[in-house]
Amino acid sequence: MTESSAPRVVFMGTSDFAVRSLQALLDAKVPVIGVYTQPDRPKGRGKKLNAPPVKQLALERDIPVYQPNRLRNPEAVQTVRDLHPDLIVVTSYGQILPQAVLDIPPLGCINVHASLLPRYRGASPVNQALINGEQVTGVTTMLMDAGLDTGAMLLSAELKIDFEETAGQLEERLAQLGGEVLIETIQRLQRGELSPRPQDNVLSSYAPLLKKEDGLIDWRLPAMTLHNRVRGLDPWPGAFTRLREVPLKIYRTLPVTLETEPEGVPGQVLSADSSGLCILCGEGALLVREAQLPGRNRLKIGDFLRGARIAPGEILS
RNA sequence: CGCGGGGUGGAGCAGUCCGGUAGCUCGUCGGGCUCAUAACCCGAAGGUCGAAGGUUCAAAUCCUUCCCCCGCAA
Repeated sequence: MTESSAPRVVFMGTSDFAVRSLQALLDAKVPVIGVYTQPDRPKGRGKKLNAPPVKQLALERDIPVYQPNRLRNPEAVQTVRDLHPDLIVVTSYGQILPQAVLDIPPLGCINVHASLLPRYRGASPVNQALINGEQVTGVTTMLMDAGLDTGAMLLSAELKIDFEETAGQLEERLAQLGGEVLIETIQRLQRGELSPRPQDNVLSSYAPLLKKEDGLIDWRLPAMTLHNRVRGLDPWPGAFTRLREVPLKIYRTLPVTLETEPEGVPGQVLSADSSGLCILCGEGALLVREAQLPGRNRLKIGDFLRGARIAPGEILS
């Protein structure tokens, strides 16, 4: 894109996912005249104030950064207006854009969302798609309206999900794809090639923000369900069970089909060796290949067992 | 000053409260057994116990400071 034809863009985003879209804009030489991101917040172990990833990239590129606590505030809205953007690009920003902001750019506000809309609207589309055992997902760009991820769709692209893929890995791939689709969306929108398609609300679903408790494993569920859950919550918030009264995080599972009906209760350890910790589920068994105790590192199961000494028969809850 | 756990041969851990020979399960190397093996038996190498200072006849262990890792919380 040339300087003269490219729209002046204000970017709004916060997470690592958003960074890839910002990066794509910069790589495509789209003039980004301002970046909005969430305020620095106390994060991590100390109480250290941490800058969002998007802010870090913006600062490197000498792009003005704005971090209003509430974009709804009239003065924050006015600040956006004063930038006179042709287009606003939003992705995982963390704040709802008020109508007053949506109305500012003549070309509208484009959102990059990590799902095939209208499915998985909301905060955790990647995790939820995996938890539900989807085999295909994707990214969608849309023209934003006042609703939550309800705007008319512009472009989308699909991605096949690997059976062992984790949310972290999938999100990384979707972020990359999102950047590409974003650029194509902007280019074709400018040429008038795109006609927004309204979402069919009947087909829509919603992926709410994940909570820590969502990670608790219920061993009475089928192994396949748990496998999808474990990878859908990896790396955050992580799936966990309890071993001898302490939380035990589990990662990297595989569902196992049992030939014979085993004796025991769900959560019982059937076998424990370097190939994995095989746990009886409501249906089938789950082979756990990585585990982590509080205060300890995440370990491959062989290493883990050397210290933890788990024998068949032990019960996880 | 958010709360808490941890750093011990290559890996994962015990030992620390109550100072006194560096331990366990593995891995590695050598040998043995075996048709064979990731199995089994015998043996060996490999450690400034995160760093610095202090207390002590003596410190992995007690005191002080610092560095790094992780769980909770977000």
